[in-house]
Amino acid sequence: MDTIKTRFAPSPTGWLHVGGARTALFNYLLAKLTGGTFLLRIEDTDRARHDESAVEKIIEDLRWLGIEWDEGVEVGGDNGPYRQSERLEIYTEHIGRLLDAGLAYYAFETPEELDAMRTAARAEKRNFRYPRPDPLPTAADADKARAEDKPVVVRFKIPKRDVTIRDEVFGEVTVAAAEQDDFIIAKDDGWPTYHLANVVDDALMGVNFVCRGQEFLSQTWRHVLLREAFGFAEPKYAHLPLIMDMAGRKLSKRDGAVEVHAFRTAGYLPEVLVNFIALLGWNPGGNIEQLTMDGLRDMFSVDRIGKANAKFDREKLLAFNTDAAAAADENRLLAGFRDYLSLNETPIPGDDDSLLLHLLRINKGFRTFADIPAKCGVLFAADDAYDYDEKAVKKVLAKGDGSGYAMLEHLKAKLADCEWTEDAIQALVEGVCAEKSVGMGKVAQPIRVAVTGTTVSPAIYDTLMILGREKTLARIDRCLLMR
RNA sequence: GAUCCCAUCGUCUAGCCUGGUCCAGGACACCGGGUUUUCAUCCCGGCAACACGGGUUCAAAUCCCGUUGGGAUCACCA
Repeated sequence: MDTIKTRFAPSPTGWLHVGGARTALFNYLLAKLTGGTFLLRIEDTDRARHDESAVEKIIEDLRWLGIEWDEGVEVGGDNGPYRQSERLEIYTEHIGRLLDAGLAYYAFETPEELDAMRTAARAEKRNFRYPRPDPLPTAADADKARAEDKPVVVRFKIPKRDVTIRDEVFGEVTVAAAEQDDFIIAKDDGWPTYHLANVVDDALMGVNFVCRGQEFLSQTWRHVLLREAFGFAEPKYAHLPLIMDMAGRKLSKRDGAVEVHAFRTAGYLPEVLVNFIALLGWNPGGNIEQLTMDGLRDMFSVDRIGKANAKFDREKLLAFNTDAAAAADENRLLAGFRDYLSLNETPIPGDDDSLLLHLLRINKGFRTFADIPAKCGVLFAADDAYDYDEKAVKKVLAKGDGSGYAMLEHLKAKLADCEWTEDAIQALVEGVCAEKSVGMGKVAQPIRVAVTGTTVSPAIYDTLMILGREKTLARIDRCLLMR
């Protein structure tokens, strides 16, 4: 076949959803597989739900993920405009063509009337199918209806025959003629419905491979029929199994972040998210799991897309991120960390690369970037602005006869005239261990609790080095005063 | 409700098309143990699945039928 041209055609309603991200990714991969073209089109024909800022958000998210399009919004191309809101004349012309050819007709029911018809059908245990009037309303009827302030829509006149879709993933799927009805292609406000706009644009833009969520599979017959009516060539279809939450329900916001942007804000690496969503419904076979975008471009293939719905396992995503962060080089991590800090309010100064690099090094083993401020943020707070965790104080300092406090006093004196280098502090701490014949925990923990208020922080030498002598001593004093 | 789709460890899945190499492999999670000054990391070990019922066959996770379960669609939303 010709080179593949795919598209991602989101409706701008908010940040990019992980499901949408996967659709975009697969389309991108499909195109790249054969040196084809990947196109980005915005489907904003619904003025009511339109959210202008969402276009920016989706673009930002796609770019963050590293999914670049060759044609479409912002990058341009020969088949624009790439926003459906700017293509009204094209749709109007196409709808007119069907009307003229007797392949579509006007209808005047109000939504309430349609609702009533559906309810009635249901009451009679009948499936509702829009009853095609005979004779069909004419243009004059439409004018009259408009004059009477009645809604005017255009419905497609289906040919009433079975439609078989050849899907690259699901195989042949047939929709019987009896299951179809004359669906709306132009709304009362003159704008086309999704089905019409989508089919017209795909054809005009040369899209020859349609890859999208499975929820569209049972509606694809409309597209097939529409294309036929216009004389457009059929594209290949590949429908993707759905992404569900851990309970097997449709992935929704209530069980956590579902937006790409939320994962970005939470401190995940984009290549990890890409790797993870690629594995939702697809896999390279064998035991390979960790894949870069380049690896995906090499290994992706339609025939390895599965049919069963996938569940979005956040735990596994976290594990992926942990592994990737451990394997990534420092520059990559630095860029990611800076991005994370720019999106979040933390006490960590985001403009000092050497500090950031240092934090990255001493926090090796972190799971997401969010772990770093969680563990080190307190080191950048004011000396009197952090809280002491009651349990930590009790366990490490106050327990028994207060030996923790005694240790702290002892350490404070030594720290006061210790040379402030990692080696010196280490020697000091180890010296105290030997002197008192106790383990590291007995020495390091009292300091940690004193200077951070918690039992958790980077290695004690690293912690004290970041703090510096002055702040360390000030914090120990504050802690001692609270005894 | 109607129509269509799907079905391997708790989860993502490999294997299924081209039956035997699978008393089903990997990863995450979980459990146990170890390393580590704390947390995280890391290391070792373990638990755990072919939805059910019928066929076909010398042989079925793999092929066929049915049942059950889950999902999607039936909008002037996309």
